[in-house]
Amino acid sequence: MSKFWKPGTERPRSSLIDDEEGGVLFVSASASSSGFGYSTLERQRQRLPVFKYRTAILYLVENHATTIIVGETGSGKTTQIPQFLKEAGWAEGGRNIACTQPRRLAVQSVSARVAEEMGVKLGEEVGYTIRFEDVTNSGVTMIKFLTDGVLLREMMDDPLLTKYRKRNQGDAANDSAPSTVPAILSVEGKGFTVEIYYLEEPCSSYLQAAVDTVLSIHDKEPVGDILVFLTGQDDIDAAVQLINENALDHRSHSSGLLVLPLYSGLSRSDQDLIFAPTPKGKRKVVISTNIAETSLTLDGVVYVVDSGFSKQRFYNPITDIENLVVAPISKASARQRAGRAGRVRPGKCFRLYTEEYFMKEMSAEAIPEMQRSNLVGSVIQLKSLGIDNILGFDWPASPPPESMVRALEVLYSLGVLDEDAKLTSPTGFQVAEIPLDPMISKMILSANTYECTEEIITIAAVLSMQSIWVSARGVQKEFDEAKLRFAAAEGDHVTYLNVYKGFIQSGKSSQWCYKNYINYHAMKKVVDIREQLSKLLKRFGMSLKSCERDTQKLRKAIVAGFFANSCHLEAYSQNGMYKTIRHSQEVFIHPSSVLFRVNPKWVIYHSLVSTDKHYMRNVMAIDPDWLTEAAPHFYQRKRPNLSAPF
DNA sequence: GAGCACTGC
Repeated sequence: MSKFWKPGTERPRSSLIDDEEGGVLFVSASASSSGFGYSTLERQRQRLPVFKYRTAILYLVENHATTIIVGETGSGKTTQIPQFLKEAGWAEGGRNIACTQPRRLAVQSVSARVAEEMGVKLGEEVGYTIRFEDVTNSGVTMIKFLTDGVLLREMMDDPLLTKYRKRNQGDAANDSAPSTVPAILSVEGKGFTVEIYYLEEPCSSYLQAAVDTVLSIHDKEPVGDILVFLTGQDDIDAAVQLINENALDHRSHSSGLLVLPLYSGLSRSDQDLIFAPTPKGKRKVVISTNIAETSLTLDGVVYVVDSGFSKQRFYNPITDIENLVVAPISKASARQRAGRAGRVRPGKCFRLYTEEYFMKEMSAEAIPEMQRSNLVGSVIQLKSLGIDNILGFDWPASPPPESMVRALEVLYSLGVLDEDAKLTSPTGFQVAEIPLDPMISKMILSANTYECTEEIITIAAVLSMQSIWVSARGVQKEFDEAKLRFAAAEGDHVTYLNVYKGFIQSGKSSQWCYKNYINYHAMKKVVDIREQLSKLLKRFGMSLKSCERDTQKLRKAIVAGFFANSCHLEAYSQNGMYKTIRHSQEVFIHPSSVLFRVNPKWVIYHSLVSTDKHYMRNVMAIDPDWLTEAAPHFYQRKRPNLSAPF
């Protein structure tokens, strides 16, 4: 007796999303469906504009606000919103609109430049704030905002906002919130209904359940593509294989299914298979991470299979380590996933968990990103806005105090804040102006002293990228060999320089990238970011200088930013175990690093990722003397015996 | 011997 529901036969109970959501399934799924741009992938593939967010903002402007601050996800949109509002005639007449990124929005203010452009005084009270608590899942918040008048009202009744509204009571327009679903919804049209199916009882393996479900849908349901949400690459590849094998076992399935994996690590051409029209007589099955939850839209999906899990990042401020763990998704996410089935016609969503679980145990929303991430970037933003009392600050979603303390410590040790926790000049102010991780920014500024800015901005650009390599499963050997052509004894950072040089020498050739297992699109972006960083440095009055072959100079500059991430190889370690200097955490060099199995005695890393072990990513060999040279305050205090023999 | 997903200038 199967544990799983049988589509069309014994569905335990079904409910419509409509019932839960008060009428509309969803309108806008992702931050990128803002009406101003497209998600990176969709922009390149489909070139389809979306007009959703824009309408919503206009609605607010026309009906409520005196001053609006819109949290946005990208600089493109951030600059386009004021522009479009200006065109619509709303920038004048006592209405101020400013746009900023969500993290900056957290401080209820805007950057000086934006403020100046929009005529908003920093620190001025505002009428309304449209905010997204979670950058990564901003789609979740936007659904509320766009689709549901009730939730919109709730948002406006938020005490934080009410406070500001009271101050603006003189304005006639903003008194009452709309009592019906705003008209913008009819402009957008609505999604189709999606029937929800649950398991009768919990399953022991969601992977197996997903496979069974897909086969069962294929057996019993009418045409329409299937989208399956799993957690990561391993599970996805396994599921693809299992479904193909099972389909072979059953003659009836053998010709009908086209099973495709989808995750960000796939090469562009593999990802593009997803968008090719389904061949006649075939049913497409896409097994995906939550990249398909908000970032990518697949037309033709009628059935969604939701495992109820995703990989999520959690930051532990005590150990300063980010963990990547498989965790249950929120109800909001579950609805978002289900909504993927109702884009072209009414669809069905099969949830691989019980209804009771959904109702009673699933949390309504994901934990706001602000509460589970490293706050270094946000804190420096606050500081640069002149907000000094970080701990007493009225955050939209209060982060753990430990995170704030940790962030202050890091900034202090970087020399960005002084003993009174004020921005230092010029370093602090300059770091605040570079829109990268403060450690990278500090590294860039130090490169001026070490005369290697040419090289460092290349490294900074590559480090801000996910990865410049293409995923090469199945051709591992070739991939490793290709990588060896660039590998530098100093480590990953210098290796990136070699890749960049090769790319430039090839005339930025995509063919060259393909041959060397390098992500062409990532490299194009590196060139782009690099260009912008060089402009920024010029504004600081720094000229680009190259250290030529003297890698010691640039390694010292890197250490000036990343000295806090230093590790020492355990003396008798057989398996390449390192310990961090700060917390004696056991860490290992990530297998993707060129220093994997090389294991130099002393290294610094760019970031830690924790799955089954703590892995250092982007690793560079150092001389420990550089640590004391770069940060005597930091190392003398923490480790007085650093000069002991290593 | 391993990689959830976004973004900024």
